[in-house]
Amino acid sequence: MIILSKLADYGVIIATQLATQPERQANAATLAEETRLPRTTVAKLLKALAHGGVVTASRGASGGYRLARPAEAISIAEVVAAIDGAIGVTQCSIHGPDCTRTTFCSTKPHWKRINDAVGTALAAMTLAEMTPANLFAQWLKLPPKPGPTEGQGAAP
Amino acid sequence: MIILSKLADYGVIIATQLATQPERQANAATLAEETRLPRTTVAKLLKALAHGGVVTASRGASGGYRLARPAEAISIAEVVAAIDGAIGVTQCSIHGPDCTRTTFCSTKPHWKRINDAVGTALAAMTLAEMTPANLFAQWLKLPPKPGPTEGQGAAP
DNA sequence: TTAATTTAGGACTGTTCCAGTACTCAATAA
DNA sequence: TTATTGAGTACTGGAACAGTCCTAAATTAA
Repeated sequence: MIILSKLADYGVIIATQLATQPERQANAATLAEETRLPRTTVAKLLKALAHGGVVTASRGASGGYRLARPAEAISIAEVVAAIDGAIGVTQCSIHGPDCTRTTFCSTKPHWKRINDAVGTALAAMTLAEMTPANLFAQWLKLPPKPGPTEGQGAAP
Repeated sequence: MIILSKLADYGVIIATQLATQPERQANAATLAEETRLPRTTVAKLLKALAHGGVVTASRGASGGYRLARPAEAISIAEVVAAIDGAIGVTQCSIHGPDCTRTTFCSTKPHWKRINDAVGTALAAMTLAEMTPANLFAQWLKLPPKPGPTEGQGAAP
């Protein structure tokens, strides 16, 4: 089983790409090239990320996107939620009262614990930790380092 | 976003149902009735659970299924894995080398941490803890209790 | 003022995957 | 031998997902 959708995965890659050069304003086409992802898809995802408050957009010529906050202050959970919606383990974790079997289903109350664990795991990692600049630091188990580095990106 | 597929959710419900009366041998039709799930689907799931070593089957007249091990020794992760396959956060968590962008994708190495956290969360909860008998205990934050109780089951 | 650039916000489409069903074969008990 | 029940496989309808396209709005530059 795969937890994240392709698009959510892409979303993290795009956001990470933005995190490598936080000052820069990049447009959809540029980000698509850098991440080797389809242009139209990248454009679509950036809209979703903007909607979710992960990035800010400026329109018009020489417009583009940049992170809405410092990379250290943006969690993977936020990025994923902006694209795939709120995280829930089961159907009833999300639309709880809709489940007609609520009264005699014994498993429901227990999912919350698992739900929280997954949410915590995604919330614990920030975009800053995802950047290549922190790859080596990660290896050494050093604390994450904010600074920007040169370009990178992309996945399956 | 929803993490577990409907079928995996159902699988947990069925396994939990079996856990309420570990000694009993129940067939697919009976379990379907008790859980209010479609017969054919329950039959399909039980096959998958048997394949995954969660339940044991005996064929023939008066055959049926029962848990392969005590409910306290079966984790939710096992049940889910039997139905949805191994847990992975992204595509590359599962078929790693297939990803053509491996060489320049900076996010890949980081998914493992999240992956492990999710796996741990699912592995930490056992079937025994899912049974209605432990609902009240859970409420009181008591340690899980093994014993069987009367029938229950089902969900969305 | 006009033209070019870029995001916003839809609608649309093709494909894939998922849930559910049906059918045949093998094993067991009476 | 026969009825019952699981094993295994193949099939189908529908929903969700990934990806595309088009038009409108905002901004900049000429």
